[in-house]
Formats: sequence, structure tokens, C-alpha cells
Amino acid sequence: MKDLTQNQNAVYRHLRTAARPQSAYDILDGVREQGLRAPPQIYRALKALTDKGLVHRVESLNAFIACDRKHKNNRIVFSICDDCGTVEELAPVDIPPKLKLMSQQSGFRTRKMVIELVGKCSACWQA
Amino acid sequence: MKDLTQNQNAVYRHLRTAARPQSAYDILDGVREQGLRAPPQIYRALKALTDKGLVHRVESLNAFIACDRKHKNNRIVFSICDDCGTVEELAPVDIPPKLKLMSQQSGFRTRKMVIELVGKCSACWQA
DNA sequence: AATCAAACTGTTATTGTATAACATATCACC
DNA sequence: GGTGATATGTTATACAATAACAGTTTGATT
Repeated sequence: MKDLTQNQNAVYRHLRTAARPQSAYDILDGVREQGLRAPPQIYRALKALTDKGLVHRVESLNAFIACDRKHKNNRIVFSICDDCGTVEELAPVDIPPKLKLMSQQSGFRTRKMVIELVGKCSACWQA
Repeated sequence: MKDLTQNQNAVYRHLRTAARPQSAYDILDGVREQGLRAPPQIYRALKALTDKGLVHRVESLNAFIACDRKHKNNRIVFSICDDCGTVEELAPVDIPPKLKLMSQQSGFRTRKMVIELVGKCSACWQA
């Protein structure tokens, strides 16, 4: 796909087929057969992919997830289920006006915003 | 302060006097003189303190920061400077209505929300 | 008071996450 | 071909977090 290197492609395909966010070492295990052997290879591929907006890092899980939408990493919203670990990417939202005002008042210039909602998915709280 | 154990107190005081978010191991180094020796002691103290809302974890830094405000960990907003590492805690905000709607539509029940704004503080972009 | 379970604290060892530093190769350009 | 810039592979290490167990304190119950 696109203009990705072999390694980036292997990592990206692994993430796209995974049911859950993957740690760098999960990915490493998943792409050993494609010839990747060491963590730096994974982390470099992940950096390139996140820079392109094809992959996002889920901060509160130290894990990575593929992204279909074509957008930069600047207004990401995840919902993360405590119980089953499912992570959904919701549509990007603007910075809430109140928040925008507050940060501007302190002179802060926002380059990206990450929102992570932690709770229970419908399957888990109904059980 | 409050009803904290010795270890919790040591960790809390260290965080309150620190200029920046501290990793667990930064904290460990800072409280060795108070007799704490091993990571689990730090992590246990941090867990108690975050449960009480006296300390927050900054997810994208794997670090911890003290908190004056008296609130639970459910609507936290941080601004994080790329350059100098300064982290400010902004006033808590409600979940943006659009977001609330989206997550509810997918049946998600939010327990806490973490927002991290990443960019440059005024000192850094003016330099 | 003696006993026992539960909760808390300390310690060791290990697992998981991420990157520094160096080696090797590839490619563009002169 | 030589040279510098960029990309890739490899080794070793640093940093983050927790499992598992030992020892201690507490406090309820007899």
C-alpha cells in the first residue's frame, strides 16, 4: 500500500488485521516471519506510520492501532473498555471552546490533542 | 497531610516540590533518604495517591504529577510542552456534547476522560 | 491474653516497553 | 568511483511496571 517500505507494510498489515491494540512486542511476534527481528525495527516502522497518520498510539495502553480515516494525529478520540480491552476510534472532534480558551490564555499552542475515554463498552456493562 | 501513610507522604511531598512530572524512578531516587528502596513501594504509594485524586498520571509521558484541586481523576486536562516538558493542569472540562453523543451511540459508558494537549508553551514558541 | 485472618509493607526477581549506539547497506549527486 | 545523506539491521542497555513471596502489623473473636 501507498509508499511504504517492506517493514512498514508488514507492521501496518499486522495492525489492520489485529482485533485489538497491539504492543510493539505483540507486533514483533506477529511479523517475525516477514524477517523483522528486533524492537528498533518495529519502533521505526511505527514512527513512520504514525507520522503518516495510518497508525495511532493509544497512550494509556502503550499500544498501537491502525486507522482507516485519512487524518493527522491531531484530534484523536478513543474509547477504551476497562473490561475487554476493546478500543474504538471515534470521529475526531474540535477542541472544546472552553478548553481552547483556557490553553490560549496560558499562551499554549496546541499541535495535537488526544482524548481517551475509559469505561465500559456496551457488551461489558450489559453482562 | 491528610491520612496518608509515611510512604505516601514521602512520595506526595516529592511530587509537590518537583518542577516537572516525575517518573516512578525519579521519585524513587528522590525519596531514598526517607527509606524507600524498591519500585513496588513507589507504585503502591502512587496508586493510593491517584485513587485519592492527589496525584495524576500523565499517560503520554509515563509520569506523575501532584494536583492541588480537589477532584477525582475523571475529567483531567493537561497541556504538555514538546520542547521543555512542562506540564500544566487546566481546569477540568465536561465531555464535549458531540463526543458524548457519539460514545453513547456506540453504547459506551465513560468512567473517566483524559485529555492531553501536546504543543508548545508560550516560553518555547517565543524563543 | 492467645489466636488467627486480613491488610499492609518490604524485598527479590522478573517481565514489559523503548531507545542508544554502532554496523552495514543503499542511493543520489558530483 | 568517491562522498555524504539516508535507511536498515543488530547488539546491548535503559527505563517502566508488576508478580510472588516473606515478614509485620492490626484488629476482631474467642
